[in-house]
Amino acid sequence: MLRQNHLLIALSEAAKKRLFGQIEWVALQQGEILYESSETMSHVYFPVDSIISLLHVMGNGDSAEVSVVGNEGLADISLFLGGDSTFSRAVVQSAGRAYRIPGKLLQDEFNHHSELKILILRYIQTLIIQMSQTSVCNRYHSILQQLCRCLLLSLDRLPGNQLTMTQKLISDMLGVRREGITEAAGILRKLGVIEYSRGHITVLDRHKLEQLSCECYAIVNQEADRLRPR
Amino acid sequence: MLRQNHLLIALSEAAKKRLFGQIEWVALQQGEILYESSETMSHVYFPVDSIISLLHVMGNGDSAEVSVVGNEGLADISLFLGGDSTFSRAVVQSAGRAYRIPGKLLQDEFNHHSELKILILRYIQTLIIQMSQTSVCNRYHSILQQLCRCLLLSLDRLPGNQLTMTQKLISDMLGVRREGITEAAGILRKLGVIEYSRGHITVLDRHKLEQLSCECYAIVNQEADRLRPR
DNA sequence: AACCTTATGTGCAGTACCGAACAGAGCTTC
DNA sequence: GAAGCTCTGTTCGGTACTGCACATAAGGTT
Repeated sequence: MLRQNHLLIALSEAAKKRLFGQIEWVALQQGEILYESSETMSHVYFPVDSIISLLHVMGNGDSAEVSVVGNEGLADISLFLGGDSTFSRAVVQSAGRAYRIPGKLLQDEFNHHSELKILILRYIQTLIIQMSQTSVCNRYHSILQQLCRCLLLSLDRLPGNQLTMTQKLISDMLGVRREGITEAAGILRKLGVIEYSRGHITVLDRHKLEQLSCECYAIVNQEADRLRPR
Repeated sequence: MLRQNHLLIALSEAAKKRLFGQIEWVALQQGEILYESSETMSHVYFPVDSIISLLHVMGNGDSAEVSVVGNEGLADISLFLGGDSTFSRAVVQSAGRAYRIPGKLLQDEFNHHSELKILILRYIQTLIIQMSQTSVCNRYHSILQQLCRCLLLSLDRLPGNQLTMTQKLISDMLGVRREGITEAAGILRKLGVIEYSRGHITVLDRHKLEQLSCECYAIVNQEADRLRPR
């Protein structure tokens, strides 16, 4: 299979044997909420060609994305940290397929086999880096820059140059007004960087998108590369 | 000893024996940089009555605090995640004492004894929650609200009602202009909530400070309580 | 076709922040 | 007690957002 989940692929044959008996291959619908915050999770998802967005939601419903999970990772790491519940909301940002494994099984594997433990701890490190970079990005960068970052992050996790996301969805992730996204997207369209209509975005000029993005995209990417399982 | 580091205190006698041979008791000066980002760390710090601030610094020097470490935690967790280097800058926000243990020793303990592992994983969970809450707070809340949150977080980690921090320092942590802090602090002074002069802040009305703060303070606190070692 | 729903575009007043420049005030040093 | 530094206070113009209101457009439904 051409595209796979990086974490699962990195496992030894022995570990795969222990886990793959109970693995499921599931389809995720866009907008589907996998976990709500403060929920206990029964399963862990390993995206293959889907994207899961971790949103931190506040009391009044305002939200912001703290990190993105694609085929380089899993949702949700809190299973391994002992808190017994998630903190963010995990929502399917882009429809696609994922593997699903019972949480209990993975927990046992994590606790008794250092192989999975090492993989997951490194992945937690990349998530933390992503979260802290996002936090600073929130503070300092314009909506246009953040939109570019967001599009690039999604693009990297999908085949092709097509994205399926409405401006409203993006605005929830970036924690800004929908109109702000309309304006920024309009600029990108005028520049010939993207084309879009009613929830379908086509990236025409990836290079220019990278130039217009803030440094945050490159940094997160570079760190993810450094920590990627080999 | 009345005030201690919560993580160290929670260890069993056996674990303490293994670690305490190489433990050091050090004084931390305000402003001291314990780790720069991308550095390998040789020691881990367990604050007792000091506060360590983890700053994410960008290319141009702009920075923002991603989390605070007091006597409930340690700096820096990246030692346990396998990335071999820190990502944020750890700077002493409030002078005081801390225990210091060689990184290698703690790594071994973490890998071979589930007791420390469980403690630290839970602590990582609280840090992640703090980071993601801070991220959303950056996006949505006013400087005044954030200032209140910041003062409360520091207050909780120190004895007494005195803080030693200049407006410039606070502005670096919140990622805003120094003048913005001057204005917000002026409002708090007018309201009789705090008194201050040249880097010395006295909190007069803690209750009102909590009311003026955003929800983020309470949420982070409540989650930290839930995950605190028992 | 007519209708409904959802997605996108536009305009406008209001606000919270920023950058820069500068003034005063309190410790420190000699 | 003068000079120098650091910390704090104030002002001003500019900007990037916000909230609200509403127009237009592009599917989907009957």
